[in-house]
Amino acid sequence: MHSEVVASRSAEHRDSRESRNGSSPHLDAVSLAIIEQLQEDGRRPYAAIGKAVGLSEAAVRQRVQKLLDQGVMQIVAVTDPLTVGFRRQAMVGVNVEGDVESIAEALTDMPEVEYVVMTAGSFDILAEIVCEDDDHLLDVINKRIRSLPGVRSTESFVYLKLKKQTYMWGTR
Amino acid sequence: MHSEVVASRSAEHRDSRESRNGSSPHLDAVSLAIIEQLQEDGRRPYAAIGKAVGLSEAAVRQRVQKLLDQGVMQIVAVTDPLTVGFRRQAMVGVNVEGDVESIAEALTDMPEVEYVVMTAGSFDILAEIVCEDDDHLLDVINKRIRSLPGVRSTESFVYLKLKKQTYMWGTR
DNA sequence: CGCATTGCTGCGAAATCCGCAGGTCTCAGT
DNA sequence: ACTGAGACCTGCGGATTTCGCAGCAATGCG
Repeated sequence: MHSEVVASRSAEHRDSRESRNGSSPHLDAVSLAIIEQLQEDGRRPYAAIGKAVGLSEAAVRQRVQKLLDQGVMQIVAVTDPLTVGFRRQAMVGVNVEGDVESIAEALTDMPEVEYVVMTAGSFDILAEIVCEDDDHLLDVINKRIRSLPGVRSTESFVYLKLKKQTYMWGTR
Repeated sequence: MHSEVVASRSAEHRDSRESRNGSSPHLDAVSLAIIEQLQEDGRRPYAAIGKAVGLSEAAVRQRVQKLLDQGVMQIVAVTDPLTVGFRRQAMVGVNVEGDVESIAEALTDMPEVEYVVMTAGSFDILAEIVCEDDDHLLDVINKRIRSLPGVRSTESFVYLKLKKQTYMWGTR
């Protein structure tokens, strides 16, 4: 408290634990910066990241490992569905009678369903479907989803053109 | 060992141009397998991938570089929005009069908008919004989206619970 | 005050990445 | 058929990166 000589490190340290965002797990500014680096290039070397955020290579490595272990982030390859052979996609709004959660669970188990979210509004659930062609899409929606007990109705929005798809959460 | 490798290579090579999916850029089974490896772990060493798909380290490296250059895939960190401080998300359906594309363009330019897709159905556009809190969300929807000239109406679906979020395109 | 915990640094050793020089195969074009 | 261009793979050093570990400062707690 009276020692100002060694203040530089301790100051940075205090900064790191305050963390301007009040999110659930404490996620300080340095970790945020590391995530940003890895959002630009998931394979960027730890040393390069360290240089960018002001940390040693080993420290970056430990932080990244921890973020992965905690499930805060994952480093993965993401592909453009079209180039990988999935030519039909759709968002499906679902209305449910009874237990919404169990229907959501059932949707989650379908491999063609990439995205499931429970919502407030005129749909109980939104689900994104990724299929190879029209037949496949039709099959999933009509045969598999509408036939689930508890599904009252569905409405489909077939994708015409994907305009934006980013993974830049945590930035800004 | 040598002869076996050569034989399998030529066989795979013929496979590669048939490739059960008729997607735009020719994407053979080996590249598919490489992508699957990187979907499990975006930082997996090239040598390990090579062992898994039956290629040398250098060959895997060249293929990955090409896939990245072509934009077929990208290797990035993806985060859970909630843990990074974004507590409100919503899907917004938009109806447009006039040029749909230009409205989609305008949405694309907003940093809070993570996802924009033009659709067939009762909405012209679906956009996913990621915000810090309710005020922020309200601001984006009411002040910025509804005020765009050409936007006839919007309908919002606030996220209550995210059930599934995968990046496993190209597998299955 | 002593002690456990957390998080960072620094440093070798091991593993990985990278560029480059061949080699094989395919496919035009003369 | 021959040849040259192009695509793709392998193998091999050397540079770089990753990894594990020991040491150390700061924090929290009984």
